[in-house]
Amino acid sequence: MKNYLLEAVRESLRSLNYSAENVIFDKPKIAAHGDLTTNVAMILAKSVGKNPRDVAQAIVRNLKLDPQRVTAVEIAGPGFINFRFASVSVVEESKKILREGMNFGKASAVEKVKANVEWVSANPTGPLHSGHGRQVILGAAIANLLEWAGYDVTREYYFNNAGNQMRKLGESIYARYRQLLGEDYPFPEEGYQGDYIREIAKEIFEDKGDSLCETDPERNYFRKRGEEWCFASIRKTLGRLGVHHDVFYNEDSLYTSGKINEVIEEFRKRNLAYDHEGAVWLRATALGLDKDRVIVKSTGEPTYRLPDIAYHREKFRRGFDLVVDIFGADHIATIPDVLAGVKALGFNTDNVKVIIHQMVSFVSGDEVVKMSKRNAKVYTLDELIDEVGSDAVHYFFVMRSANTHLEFDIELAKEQSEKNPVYYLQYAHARIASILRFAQEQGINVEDSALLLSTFNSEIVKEKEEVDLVKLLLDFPEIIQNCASSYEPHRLTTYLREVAEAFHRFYHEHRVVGDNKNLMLARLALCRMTKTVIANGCMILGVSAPEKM
RNA sequence: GUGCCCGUAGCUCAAUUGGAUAGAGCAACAGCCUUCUAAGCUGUAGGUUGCGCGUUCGAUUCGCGCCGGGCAUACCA
Repeated sequence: MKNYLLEAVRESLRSLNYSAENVIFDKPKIAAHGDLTTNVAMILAKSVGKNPRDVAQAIVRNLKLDPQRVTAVEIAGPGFINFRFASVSVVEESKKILREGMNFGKASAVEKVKANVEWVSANPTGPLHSGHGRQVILGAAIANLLEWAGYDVTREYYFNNAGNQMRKLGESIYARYRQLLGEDYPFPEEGYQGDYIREIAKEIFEDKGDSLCETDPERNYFRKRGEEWCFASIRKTLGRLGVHHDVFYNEDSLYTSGKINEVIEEFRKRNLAYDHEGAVWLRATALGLDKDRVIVKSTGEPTYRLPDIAYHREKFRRGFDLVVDIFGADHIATIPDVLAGVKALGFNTDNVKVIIHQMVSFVSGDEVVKMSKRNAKVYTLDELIDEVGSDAVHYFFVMRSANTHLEFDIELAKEQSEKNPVYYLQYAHARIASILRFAQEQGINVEDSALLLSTFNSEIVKEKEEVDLVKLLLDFPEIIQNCASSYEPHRLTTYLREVAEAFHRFYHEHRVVGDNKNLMLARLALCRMTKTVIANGCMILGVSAPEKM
């Protein structure tokens, strides 16, 4: 419908010798303003030298529209041109939802753009904590959205199992191990405080007894066991949330393959790296940043910047056209250096999209849930899932814009009642399933969508609640596109809420299963279409769409 | 100090990427179950969009300056 209007308006503009480039249609906020609106007249007014309403007049006069499809064209306000659609043609269009089913909303990209989405990327030094949840969920939703929008998506997890953090992990476990043997062994400063360290130590003790007290000065074994334990924990948690990655990219491979040294040499060649006080520095000031940065410490170990730059360069070399990084706001400092570095190596960083999400705070009703890193009692993501369930975790973490601080109300998420927004959506789906079951019991075949399609008479669908619902359902593909291009999955939750609302209203006003067979079949078709949209949307968000509640 | 994010109804947040009369949920108040799921529906009330300039036909949205909150400013990641 939009394309139809776009062509018609462009045709009109061309006949007037106006530029036909900037024609954009929006859905008016207010229903009284019609189904679609365009502001071309106001955009053109200045260059044409006429007032916007006159321009609009001219455009409308030259419009050739099929009155079977568009029932009204009005000029309103400062110069908007509003269009109203014939409900029959809208309903007719909605048949594609039945035809496409679980693919409705998916873009049919001819040539797929290769995208890499990297997220979570927590090093294996402990279980995921509840604050990680936002990134876990957000990244998964964005990856799904991009896929639906037609990208060929690789989901990636980048990790480092060497270096400072892992050394601390090994030392921490070792200390707990010695303590387990009854010794008064000092716990390292800045060590990992969590109870899981004791657990790992205990497992090691059970396997190896006290044999490792003196034989492992580097704590290599402890580190390795710690890594295995933590990774198993992380992957298990991700699995519980239905989140999966295609590639686990080990930073270590950048060293063994010589990529790290390659990058340093590249920088040196371009006079972007120099030695100073035993360290290697990146001449970031030459790249427009405020200060130079150490990339290799005087100890010989690189700082995170160097491998990050090498890693991002590899992403481009691996052929990704779009590189999406998802970071928490606390890691924001890494970004400018890395981007500048990659750019200096000759890659187009316009194709890197960095999503930064703000921090999460947890409340339980009125009570603030404290989560200090010093404190041994971190609130793990697993505990959060135990408490509120996977669906609520998904929905709550994704329902707010990433760049606003998120308040997660555990009590609300846990509540099995109408207060909880997850249920509102799921309830609509379950309710539809129930209606379809009921119809099936009455001997109507609701499973066969081809049959439903053939018996669907779009002229029967006239009620306001029906037509409103159908119009909303037809927005779904565009919503997906918008959410994907803005990397904002929270807009999908807003939309799905509206769909659920429109359905509940329809349900309340109109009986589906009844004596009028044609009407019933049409309404059953509406139910199926609504169910499809909600299910597809939930799939993207990682929320289940239950048949029963 | 500097950089990034935020400030919208009592609370938590939206707002179609600059559009027309700023919307939802929760909380409050008043209604609706003999019928396919009341985890639902309908209505009422609630606002100087932190403050002030500016940009233009038009600003919650863009720019500048204040005020307030968060994060970051490492030879940690």
